[in-house]
Amino acid sequence: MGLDYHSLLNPSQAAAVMQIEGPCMIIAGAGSGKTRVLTYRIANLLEQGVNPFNILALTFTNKAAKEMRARIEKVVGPEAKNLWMGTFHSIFARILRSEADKIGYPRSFTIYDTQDSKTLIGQILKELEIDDKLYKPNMVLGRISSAKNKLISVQQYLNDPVIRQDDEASLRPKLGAIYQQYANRCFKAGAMDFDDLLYQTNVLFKDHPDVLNKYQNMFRYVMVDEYQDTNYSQYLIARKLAAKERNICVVGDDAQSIYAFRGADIQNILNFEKDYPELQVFKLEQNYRSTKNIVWAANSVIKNNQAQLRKDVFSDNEEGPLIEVLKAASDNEEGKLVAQSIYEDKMNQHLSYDDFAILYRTNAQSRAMEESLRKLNIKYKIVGGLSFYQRKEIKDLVAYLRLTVNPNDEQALRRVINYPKRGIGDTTLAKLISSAEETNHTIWEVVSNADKFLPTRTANPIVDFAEKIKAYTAVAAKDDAFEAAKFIAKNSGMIEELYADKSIEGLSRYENIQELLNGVKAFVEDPEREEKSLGAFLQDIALVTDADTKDAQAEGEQVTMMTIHSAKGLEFRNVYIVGMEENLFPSQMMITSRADLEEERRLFYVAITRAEKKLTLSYATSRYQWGNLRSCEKSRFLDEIDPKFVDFKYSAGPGPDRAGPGESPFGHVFERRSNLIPPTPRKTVATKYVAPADFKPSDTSNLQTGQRVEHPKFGFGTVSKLEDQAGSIKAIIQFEEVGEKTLLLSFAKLRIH
DNA sequence: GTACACTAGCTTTTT
DNA sequence: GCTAGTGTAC
Repeated sequence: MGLDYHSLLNPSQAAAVMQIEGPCMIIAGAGSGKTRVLTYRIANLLEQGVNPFNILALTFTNKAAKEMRARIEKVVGPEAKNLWMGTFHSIFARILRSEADKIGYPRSFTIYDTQDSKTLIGQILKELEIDDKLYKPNMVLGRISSAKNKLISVQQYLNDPVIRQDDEASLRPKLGAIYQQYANRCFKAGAMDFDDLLYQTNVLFKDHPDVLNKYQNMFRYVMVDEYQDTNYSQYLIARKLAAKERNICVVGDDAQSIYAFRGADIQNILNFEKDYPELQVFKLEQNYRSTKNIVWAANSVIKNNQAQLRKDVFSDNEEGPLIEVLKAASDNEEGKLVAQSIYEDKMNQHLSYDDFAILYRTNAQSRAMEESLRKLNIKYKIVGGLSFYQRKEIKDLVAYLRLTVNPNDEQALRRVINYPKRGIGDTTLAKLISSAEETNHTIWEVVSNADKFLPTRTANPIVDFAEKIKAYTAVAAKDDAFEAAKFIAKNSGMIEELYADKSIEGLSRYENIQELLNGVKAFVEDPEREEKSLGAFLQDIALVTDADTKDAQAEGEQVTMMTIHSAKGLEFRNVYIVGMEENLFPSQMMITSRADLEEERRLFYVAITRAEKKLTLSYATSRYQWGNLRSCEKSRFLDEIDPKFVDFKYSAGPGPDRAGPGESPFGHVFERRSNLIPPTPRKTVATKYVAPADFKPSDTSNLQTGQRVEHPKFGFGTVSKLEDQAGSIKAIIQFEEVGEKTLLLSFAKLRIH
């Protein structure tokens, strides 16, 4: 009972779906039904009798993979579960896990997140006594990352005269040495960073042709989504896997390439034809998503870029309303205008909050929006941003789990060796590390044999700690991830420690731990998981951002907020792009070169084309940045949209808005309509209390609750509670200026009034 | 060794 | 306005 693709798809879509054998490139404009084509193409493969195990589909986000699998399942049924579908990182992490020993890694290797990598670089800089002002960890990691993405090994890096000149010219000749040390330390710790997952896959395929051969036979059909965002490392993996059967199909849109900062090379899509001369190309140019006005506006913007493939995206939808531009006096007012607009549109047009999305360039912009939405009681969810897994307490427990699975994991060890406190301080840790260096052991080897390296008194707590971890490893070996995690959370003392903290934050930390354990439980109970070990769980969460997890528990209708980068591939009825200001969007770090500016413009193009019916852009003429009020100019991108498609809301007012030369940006802000609130001043910290010169602490041994006291730093306050804790008395005092503080009476200098 | 207060630097964007 | 990292007091 085959599907009639010609009735489901337009001619070019159908042609792409019917083409199965040989290389194929689909250039898919925004909103042109790309996912639809991919879905049906896979359905068609299955229908033609291809085994789902032989199909590999690579995406960029977990979300995209999940969504596509769900859509395929709707068409072909449960067979879809057997497809190899996922992000580059997750698919090859999985493969590396089963082949790790061939390249010298343990199967239980750890995946370092960006924070782990940065911390490690910081440590290396310290050890090598390198100035971290000149060698900023961020910058160093960026350099290492881009080397790996170009498959430049440590040896090649050190030997390449061009790289050397480059680094010397930038006065950073030690980058090669740092790269070497970094790679070394990761390897010793049995850890791979994000880039390693791709880099080491390449190493594996290069050094072990038999392994490559195995996967070439397995993945007879390879598909890559968002091909414009692949870097060299990813490109080579795809090319190698497809080398035998040459059944490779890539889908992309050069106009939506927004990950050059991560090494994505737009040339991969532009040069695809050179690798596969017999290539068939399909162009999808009809946009089904957006109104004419939105598509025209987007086209008028992207026209300003030089490096583009020719493509004419058009829409047969209604013309729709013009693109609205809102101007606000401050970031707070911008939030207010957007929130009001959302509220009005929802009411007037009977929409759901799910129909709305607010997009911004940087995560930091979400705060002002959040405040305004809350004031109008509009429910919202934030995608991305501070992930659940980045919270301290979660990282702590995860560090225990990581250490259990891979005791060599240096970053995890450092994190919990003294948490909860067990008397292993910095000096002891430093000794452990230097012993490990000198004797060429891993830190774990030194830790688990601490009595051989350190005097008994300092060694004791370390030996105890090592015993604990060994016990955890034993539990994890025989139980599933949930049982193991539960045991570890309890036995490590973390649960107890967090439970004891009765403050609001303490409570939420405790709940977060419960939440993580629930997550482990769900993982273990998921019938589709073959492997339920702790190691499998850790691998899973290392690559899952909360963009995917949060989504599942969406309660009721809510406005979605996220960065433009995370919005790629999504669509919403009404979209707000906020912060349309110079130095913010385009970002000031991006306006130095033409190529960078073009990437920002593509980003703007992506943002515009998320909207189906209505698009609103907004900017503020002043904005808080790092706690200071800064004045802002409107973005050049606003002027790049053909004015035919734009309704500049504010220009209906008392006159054109353009600030004349020399005119203060505040000049017209305050002459604006009086019902608009000028920038609300941030709460300033109460005038600083200064202790009188004659301050003499009183004897506090008989202090009572309710008494009024004075503290040399915090000023005046009232004792609200006294707690006896192991002989020392804690006083909880409500200070008038700084709020509640908990002080130890034996230390606090207090004057009773 | 620990607890706390102070400061410097920071913000692109994500797997 | 935040936070991670450093300095200081006990």
